[in-house]
Amino acid sequence: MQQPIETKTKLLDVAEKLFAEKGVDATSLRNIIAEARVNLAAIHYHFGSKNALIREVVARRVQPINEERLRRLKECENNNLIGPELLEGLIRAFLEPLIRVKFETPARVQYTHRIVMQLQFGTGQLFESVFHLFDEIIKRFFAAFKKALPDLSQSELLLRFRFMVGTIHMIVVEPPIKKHSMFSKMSKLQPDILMEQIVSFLVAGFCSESPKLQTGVSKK
Amino acid sequence: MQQPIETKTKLLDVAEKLFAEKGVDATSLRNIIAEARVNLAAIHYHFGSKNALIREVVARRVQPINEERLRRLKECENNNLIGPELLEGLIRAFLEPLIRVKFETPARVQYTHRIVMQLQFGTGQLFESVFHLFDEIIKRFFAAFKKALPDLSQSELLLRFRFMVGTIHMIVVEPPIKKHSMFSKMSKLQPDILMEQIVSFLVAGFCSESPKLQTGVSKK
DNA sequence: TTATAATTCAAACGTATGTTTCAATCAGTC
DNA sequence: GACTGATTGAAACATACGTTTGAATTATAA
Repeated sequence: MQQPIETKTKLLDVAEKLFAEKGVDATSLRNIIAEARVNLAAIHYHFGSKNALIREVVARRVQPINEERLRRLKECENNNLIGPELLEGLIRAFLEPLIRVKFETPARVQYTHRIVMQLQFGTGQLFESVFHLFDEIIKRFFAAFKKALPDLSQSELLLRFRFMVGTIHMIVVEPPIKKHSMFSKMSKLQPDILMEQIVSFLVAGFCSESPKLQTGVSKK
Repeated sequence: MQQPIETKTKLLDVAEKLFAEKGVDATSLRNIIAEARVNLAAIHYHFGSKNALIREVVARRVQPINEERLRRLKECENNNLIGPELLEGLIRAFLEPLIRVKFETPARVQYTHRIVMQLQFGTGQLFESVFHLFDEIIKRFFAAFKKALPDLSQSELLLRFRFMVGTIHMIVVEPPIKKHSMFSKMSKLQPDILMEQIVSFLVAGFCSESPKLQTGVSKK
């Protein structure tokens, strides 16, 4: 009757939505199969376990974005930019694939990002099995940032790179509190405007003078 | 034998630790009472429910920090600073109470922050009951930032304020992945060095020129 | 010491969870 | 049309959960 693929896709779609809305832990397999209108055993047949389902839900969205990021990174490197222009290019290469997908399919990206955040700040167990999806991206981009900002120490750059990731989190994930003005929806903003705002903020931050007391990691 | 307070405090301490390490949802009341070496009913006797316990765990840590923030904010306002100096003062008033506590009692702050993040990115249900802890702080600081940066539009400032919050998340919460260099422990850094790095990054970001295509929210 | 309240205890409540089982049904091939 | 493997179905598995109960124990004070 239904194609076999439909069940699997339907499960991924519904799981993605419920994981994000109710929380990964708070979403039971029975919640998922009820909304997907399939049998309970289908989950274990197609994925093997709840954890495997979580992994597939995330990987399905993250991989295409990261492929695009790598493509854009190589584009940057081929253009032989230097200094601030390279920096801005790198930031755009890292951000735009994400932002673009966010505005094409707002729910999906937000869902995935929210799930990743849950894993990151939750158990740490499951997160490790998802983290490898970002492994190469982080390494490659960090190396590129190093070339763009050769005067920053390793630890300084590490810190600022991390600041960037934190900033991105706040854009992609819609807040659960609607009332508060501070948490008004990002999706109301036009993507290009939002993009320019972030880039402006981050470029300035990355280029800011490093404070007097250098060194970074010293003291042991 | 034991003072009655000890049980309640012990429960808060253990719950705080386990919620952060294993995740709020993944931590059962039986996990808590086992490590706290008290009876299962003690939780409902002292707190009423698991959700009430979660709320008290968070409130215990957040309230003192926010009181200190407000104190520092008033100090700023009394000094009649303007422009960039006011901005930097505000950022410090917002950050330093948190950073200081983090380095005095690293585990505690990280735990709490991690729990808040779980609530924020999880259900959204529980988060609402915890969010009011930050309500006044956000309102007051946002108004102050507005005075420091009068040329920014409301939506621009909102965005940058949010960027700041995202940046802070990345400092306070230790990552679950130890291996990766990018996620090396923040606590290895001296607090004052870390503080200067953040301030430098954020001041520059806040002061960055606003991109060409102004307006912010338009298009409907 | 005795009355009173606060606290702890062991046990059970009902419900929900992820997973497994195995028969029933489907699709495609000879 | 019958055989084969892939998929679905209904039911049960064992376990864990948050919560409640009521008796036992402790502390407080008259």
